[in-house]
Amino acid sequence: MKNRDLSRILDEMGQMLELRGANPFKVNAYYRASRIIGELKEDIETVAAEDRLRSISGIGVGMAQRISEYLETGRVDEYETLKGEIAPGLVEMLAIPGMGPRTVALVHRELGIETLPALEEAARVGKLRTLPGMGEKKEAVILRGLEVLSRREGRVPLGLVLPRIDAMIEDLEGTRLGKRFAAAGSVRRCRETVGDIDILASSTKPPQLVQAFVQMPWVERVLAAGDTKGSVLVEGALQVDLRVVEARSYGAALQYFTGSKAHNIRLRDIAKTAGLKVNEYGVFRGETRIGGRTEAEVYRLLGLPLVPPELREDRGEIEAARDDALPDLVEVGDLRGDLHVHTRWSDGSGSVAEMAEAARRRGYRYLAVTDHSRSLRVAGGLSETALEEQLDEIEKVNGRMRGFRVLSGAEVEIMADGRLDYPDSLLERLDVVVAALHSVGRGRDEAQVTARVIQALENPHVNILAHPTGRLLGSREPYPVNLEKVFEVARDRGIAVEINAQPDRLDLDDLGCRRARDLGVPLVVSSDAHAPEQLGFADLGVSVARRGWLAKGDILNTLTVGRLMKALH
DNA sequence: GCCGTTTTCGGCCCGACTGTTTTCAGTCG
Repeated sequence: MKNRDLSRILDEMGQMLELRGANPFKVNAYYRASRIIGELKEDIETVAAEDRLRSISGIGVGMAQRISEYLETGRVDEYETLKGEIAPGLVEMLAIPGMGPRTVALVHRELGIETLPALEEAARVGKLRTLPGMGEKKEAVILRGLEVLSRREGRVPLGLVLPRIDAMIEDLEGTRLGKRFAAAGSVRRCRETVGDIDILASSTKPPQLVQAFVQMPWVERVLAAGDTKGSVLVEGALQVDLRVVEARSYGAALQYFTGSKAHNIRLRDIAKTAGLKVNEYGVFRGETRIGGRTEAEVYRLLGLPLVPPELREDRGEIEAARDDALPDLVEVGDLRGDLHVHTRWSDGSGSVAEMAEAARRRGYRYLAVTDHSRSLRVAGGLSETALEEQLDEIEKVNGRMRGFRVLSGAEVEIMADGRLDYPDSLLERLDVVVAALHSVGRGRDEAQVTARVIQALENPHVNILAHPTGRLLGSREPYPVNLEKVFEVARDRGIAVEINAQPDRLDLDDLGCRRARDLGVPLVVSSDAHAPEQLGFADLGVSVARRGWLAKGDILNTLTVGRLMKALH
């Protein structure tokens, strides 16, 4: 897949053109094309080979030519030319909060600054303030920006920030200066990682609420504090923005600040065509406000049904909404069980009974206990004998529970040769066999890893493929594996692919879900819980499924246990 | 650079905040 490479090249071209002061709309066309290709479900090479590049909205003559050039020659001439003319340090400077293309061009042109250290030095000795339009404060902003940049860890997994957001909102509610509060932005869209946190509030005293916000004990630094908006950094250099509006604008503001930017641009375009204007204060015809109290009203005035936040990425949801063809997305309450959890038999912290009881409290009707197999020693993998003993315990627990079933299972290692870590004679006694790859040897290429996974899927006892790419957010790239081929085998053999809901996995991801669904692969949402309270991770998995346009019918663990077993076997 | 059942040319989302300003440019989301 060259999608990522191309996406990066076009993004860099956009940045370099921006530094050159190119037409902003042209610059935006590059950013847009970069995003579209980065999110493309298909292999760009396939699309190009079938001469379908131009059918992608946002890819015109120029972009198609550059894409073809890259696929044919491995390089884009214009990109190489730009790189030869623009110092790489200038592109890096664009990432500094407070530094935009104009400022970067200015310091380069007037002072010959081309690197981050040179920029820092010039700011420290007070050289920047000599430039037109710059002063002492701007120097401080840049020094601060440099520091933030060096501290910033990048995007944080959604699952890790959600509890912190809840706590922050609780503190804001405690001030009694606002009525309604909600997280907006990528948090509300449930993106797998978030770069900052947007909180929206309705209030009759906006400036007071902003002041209270920037004085919260968890605020490390105040970036901005106006009448209706405040920006702060909290621990870990995470930025939190608060926007405050009147109650009558709450829906419009929630819509606006939920984004995504690309989705909103499309909406405004529709509004404009209809002779309306949409902003964070409402929907307007001329000067007259015609709505904005609720989000549904905003969409309705544009002739659209309410688009679920998880879909607002300009990935076809606008068209689907227009055609009244939005998917009926799966909901957390649709799950009837969990098919991948661990107990203290391996590396979990709860007993079989404790996990089952926690599952029942969540409203589930079944739970598959899938401890690690013998080879995964670091995780306390079960020997054959231990697994047989566990089967006895599961039977006992089942004997005590009414209206709930504990399914026997195992998360079985896929060995280097593609065989599974237990003999078939043992696997066939289990209700649920989850096949998993935990490490691929150094230097394995895509063909090798793909063959290994497919070999495992050929085993007649496998029901589910766990965390299919092995990626760990922020720490491990996906294995080199051809998902397309894996999906085809899974579909043909009726094997479900897992959406692993561990906050740092979320594997499959949203785009993978959508591709799997298109190909007809059954899916499951699994918490991979290692403790009773971790069953709740499944909520995150449902968010991923929703972002992947999945309906209840696409997810097997929304079925009753009887139907589930039929579907799995 | 992209796009078009009003357009193949002339548009392209829109407002808050800051800093350096005498009315606005740059940045951000």
